[in-house]
Amino acid sequence: MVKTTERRERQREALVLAAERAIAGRGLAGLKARELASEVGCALGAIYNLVQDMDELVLRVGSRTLARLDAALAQATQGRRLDSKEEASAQLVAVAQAYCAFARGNLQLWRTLFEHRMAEGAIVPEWAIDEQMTMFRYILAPLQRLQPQAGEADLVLLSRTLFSAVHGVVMLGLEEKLVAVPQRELDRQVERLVELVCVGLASQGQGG
Amino acid sequence: MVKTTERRERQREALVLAAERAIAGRGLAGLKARELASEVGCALGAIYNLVQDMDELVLRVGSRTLARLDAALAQATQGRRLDSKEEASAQLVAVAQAYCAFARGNLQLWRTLFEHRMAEGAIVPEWAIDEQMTMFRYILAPLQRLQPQAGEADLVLLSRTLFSAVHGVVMLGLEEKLVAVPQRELDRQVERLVELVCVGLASQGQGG
DNA sequence: ACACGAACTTGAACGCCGTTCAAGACATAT
DNA sequence: ATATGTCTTGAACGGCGTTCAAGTTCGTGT
Repeated sequence: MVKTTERRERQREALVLAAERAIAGRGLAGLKARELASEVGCALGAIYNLVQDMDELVLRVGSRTLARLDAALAQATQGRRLDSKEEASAQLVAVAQAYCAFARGNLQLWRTLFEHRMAEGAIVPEWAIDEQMTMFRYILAPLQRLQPQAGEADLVLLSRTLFSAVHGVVMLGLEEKLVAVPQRELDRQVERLVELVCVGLASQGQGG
Repeated sequence: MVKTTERRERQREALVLAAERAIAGRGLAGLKARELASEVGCALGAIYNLVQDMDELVLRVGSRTLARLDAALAQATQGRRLDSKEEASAQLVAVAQAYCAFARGNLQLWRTLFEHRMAEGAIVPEWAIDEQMTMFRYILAPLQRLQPQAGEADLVLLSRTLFSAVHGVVMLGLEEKLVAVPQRELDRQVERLVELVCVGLASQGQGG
């Protein structure tokens, strides 16, 4: 029956949305199979007709989160020029602050991207890994403008380093374990870090 | 009976060591109350005479990890001078690489420091928060040498930023989710980040 | 219209988890 | 020896993700 797969598709969608709501509201630990089942209106066991296990469900939610993050970073770079090194620096700052804003506005979903670990022995599917790589894209172009003489491999490595550095500042800054860092302060930390690196690149690029 | 508290103390110590072994071997998720009980040689319920709950146990393990990390960072700075800005930069690089090496050599225990979240509603005890702050100590002095004109508050913020940035690079670099980054490469990433920031600080400090 | 077999759905049951607590074991004082 | 309070124990509890035998539904051949 052709209707079956159709309905399944719709149910799967509903399941992912319910999971997203659950995670956004109460964190990854607040995701419960029984609760999802009752919310979607299917039996507990029926979940396993829609996804293989909870890991896949979390990965699907993560995929949606990454798509929205991608859109947010795209918007932060939209309409910008890279005619000068100043503009390239400014764009890197803008991307970093967009990342920071996204993390703050989607705290639990964003955290889940990094908190989640597959069950023992399970391996992360390739499409999920590919999606993660997308994030480096937005800083590669400005970096290339800042370091035109650098090789591609070097730039890829540098973009990864810069992303990770900003990520670290945002991650520890949004940890409520340590007393919450005010929004302005975190924004300024991120801005300062990126600008220091840009200045460093410029200075190194000129001087050696 | 005076022997009781003594024996309890020894059992508690054994419990923490067993927990440390379990985490180091199979990660935070590999920590099981029943396994600990049999390993320490006490009843399952007896664990809750020694610690309030698993959270406290994880915090105690974390305390030990932080102490060893502290020692590692202390050794990285031991005998170093801060007579010049070059030496200050070099010390920051040394501390960052020591952090990197520690994380690599104590992967699961180090991860646990940041992965662990208290049970819903529970609050992190103050002593655990204080211990976390210790890590900033080792970068404050060199930073002060690099930015002698900066205020104390600014330096504290900057040290936090730099620590977080290095932490981010190490954390994502050691994530086996993405294909493992070779040791040399990660070391060079960390070194480059810290040097870029140092150069940036010097350049900003001179130029504005 | 009816029966048959395959495909799908269901929720009780499984194994595992951290945590609790009534009941038993033990030490000390009388 | 008995009574009293203290400490220890592991079966039991509630909750988790996951499974699967049993029940239901549905397209199809006659």
